[in-house]
This record gives sequence, C-alpha cells and structure tokens, in this order.
Amino acid sequence: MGKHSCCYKQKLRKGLWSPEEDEKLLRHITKYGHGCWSSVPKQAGLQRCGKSCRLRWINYLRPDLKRGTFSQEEENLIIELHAVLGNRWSQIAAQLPGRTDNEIKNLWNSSLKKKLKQRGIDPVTHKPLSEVENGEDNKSQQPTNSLDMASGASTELNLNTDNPKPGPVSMEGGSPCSNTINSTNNNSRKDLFMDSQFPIQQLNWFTQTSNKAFDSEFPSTSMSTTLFPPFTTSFLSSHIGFKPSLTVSSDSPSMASFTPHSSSSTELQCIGSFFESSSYSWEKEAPNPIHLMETQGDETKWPEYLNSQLLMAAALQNQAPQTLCNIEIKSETDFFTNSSSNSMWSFNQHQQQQQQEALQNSDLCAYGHI
DNA sequence: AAGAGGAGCAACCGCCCCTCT
DNA sequence: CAGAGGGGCGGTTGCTCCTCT
Repeated sequence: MGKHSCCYKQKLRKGLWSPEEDEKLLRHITKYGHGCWSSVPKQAGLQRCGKSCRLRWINYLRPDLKRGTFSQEEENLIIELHAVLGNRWSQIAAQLPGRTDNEIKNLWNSSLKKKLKQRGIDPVTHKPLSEVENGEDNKSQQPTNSLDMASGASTELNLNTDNPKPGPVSMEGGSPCSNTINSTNNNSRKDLFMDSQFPIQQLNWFTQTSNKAFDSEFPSTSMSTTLFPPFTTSFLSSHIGFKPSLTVSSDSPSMASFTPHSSSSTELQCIGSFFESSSYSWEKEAPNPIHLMETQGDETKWPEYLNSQLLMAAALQNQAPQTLCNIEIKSETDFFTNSSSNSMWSFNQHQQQQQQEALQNSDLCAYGHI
C-alpha cells in the first residue's frame, strides 16, 4: 500500500507537461498503445511516472475529449447524476461523452456547488437547504444522497446488480435492469452506472419524485424531455462517448497544413505535422518551442486541435474510431473499441451532422491509419 | 497601475481494489 | 492464501488568469 514503485524513482519530472513531453507520449500511445502504464515513460522516453502519463493521456491527450465549457444540459445532467451517485466522478463522467472525471469534479467544486447553494439546494444531499438545516439533528439517520434515500425508502427502482462489470451494451429487447436497489449491497450502488445500463428515464423519474425542490429549480431540464428524447435504448449505454469537437473551424488554414504528406506519411509525420502546424501556445515551459504558426484568428489550444484532427479522421472512416490509430488501446481507452454503441452519437447528432458537413466541405484528407 | 482575492484548471497524492505470482 | 505491483479513483494542492478595488 502506498506509493507505487514508480513513484519512488528519482529525477522524475513533475508539474506541467511540456509540448515535447506531450508529443512523446502521444506518439508512443498512438503507435503502440499504452500497455502497461508503468513502462510507458521508459518506452516513450519520458522522465515521468507512469501514473502521470496515464493521467495526462486520460485528461488531456485522449482524442475523444470534448474541450470547452459545459453546456447547460451537461451541467444539469451532472447535477442529477450527482444526486444519485454522489462524488463518483468517474461514473458520472462515463455518462458524459468526452468529459473526464477530473473535468467534472473541477466543475462541480468550482461552479455547480455554488450554483446549487445559491438556489437553496444542499449540494451534498440535493435537498432544500432549509430542509437540511431543519433535519440537522436527524442527519445521522439521513442518507447522503438520493440513491441512499431511495434505498432507505425502499424505492423500487430497478437496477441491475448482477452485472458488476462493464460489458457490451445491449439494450435491445428491453432493459436488462430488472432488479431492485439493494441497500445492503454496496456493490450494487457502486456498479450502478458501471454497467452502463442504468435507465435514465428512471433516473429522471427518480430525481423528480425524490427531489421536488430540484425540479422546481430546473423545471425545464428534465432529462427525459430535454436531454433524452424517447430513446428506446438508454443514452447511458456508452461508457465513454466519442464526440468530436470541432473547436477549430474546418477552413482554418492551419488545419489544411495538417494534411499528411504524400510521401511515406507515417503516423509520426502526421503527428509531427500537427505539432508543427499547431497554434498551440506554450510560452513558459518550452525552451525550444515547436514551430508555432502565427495564430490566425482565435488562438486554439492544440489538444482541441488534436481532437478535431483525430476525430475528423475517425469520422471520415465511417465513424470507426477504433481503426483510427490502427492499434489496440486498452483499458480506459475503451472508447476506441467499445464505441460500438451508437447511442452516444444521438446525443449530439446535430452537431455531428454539422461536423460531417464540415468534413465533407473541407479538403482535409483523412490520414488513415496513423 | 498594482495588489488582493477568486475562479478555473491541471496535476499530484494517497488510498483502495484487482490481478498475478 | 498472501504479498507485490499496477490501475483507478477521489481529494487536494498549486499555478495561472481574470476581475475588482
């Protein structure tokens, strides 16, 4: 227990990542996948802890990340999910395509908590503050979140407790969730969303019935109506979404420069081309910054740009991101291989259509298997 | 214009769980 | 079965930027 072996190693860099480090990590994972994270730094030539590499990849370099501010719908969804799951950020993040647990956690701590308080809702219990204050004496007997409350109230909310592990999503033919919350089984709660088959309509129903105050605050954000049109399959069926983020316009000059060279266009060339063409602004820690283009228009962080490039390529490959890198990426990068569910695409279908159109209109060539 | 304070974000830390030997 | 090692997660910290005074 305690620190990992890799953390004992000396002379490991800490702090912010430089573009060179990002490039090394990106190249390595793009080419080989991450495999064992502890061996990634060595193989990639990084003076970093494996965990640090993993974190960097998950929170920043992963191509499916959606950068930018959270939409109102996303915020509302986070609030509703938090009401049920509490601070289980990874499970909440699993329901928000392209968002990381860290991102959501930061949003919650910096913004959403305050918003709820301003609206008179206790961010811990999701109950009205007045009610929480009045019930302070009985706090020890009160559940801390809605799910606990549900179990305590013997709410018959059907949930699957037999599938503790995430698995292929198959919502056709009816919901696999066919059981009830077992208040005595911690795993059932823990895995509530891990199985990715939690019926969001029931969640919505649940939050509606268990927290009237919340709905009074968000009367128009009922997920079943706003976020979730009547899908027969659960929106929540995808572990991690794959929502392209076109934060850089398709007619950006720099984007055109990302088109891979015709001669021996290897993945390294593509990535290198990207880095060279990126308008990524790194000023403080890059002693020898990669050649940066003059920013034309709004300055864009390169990961956003990266997202666009990788995802556009994926989109051009018939929305088959798993073939994007011609590699297998395991573990939390399941978005490459487990993105078979189309439900996530429904989430922002309109946006994607726009992106598709942008792709078709642009002359950007897919760089195929990078 | 400069300093203080707050907000937002990236990254680290410590712990837990799981798997392998 | 127990210990070691790796992956993952939630909490926390620290830095940077922005706004206000």
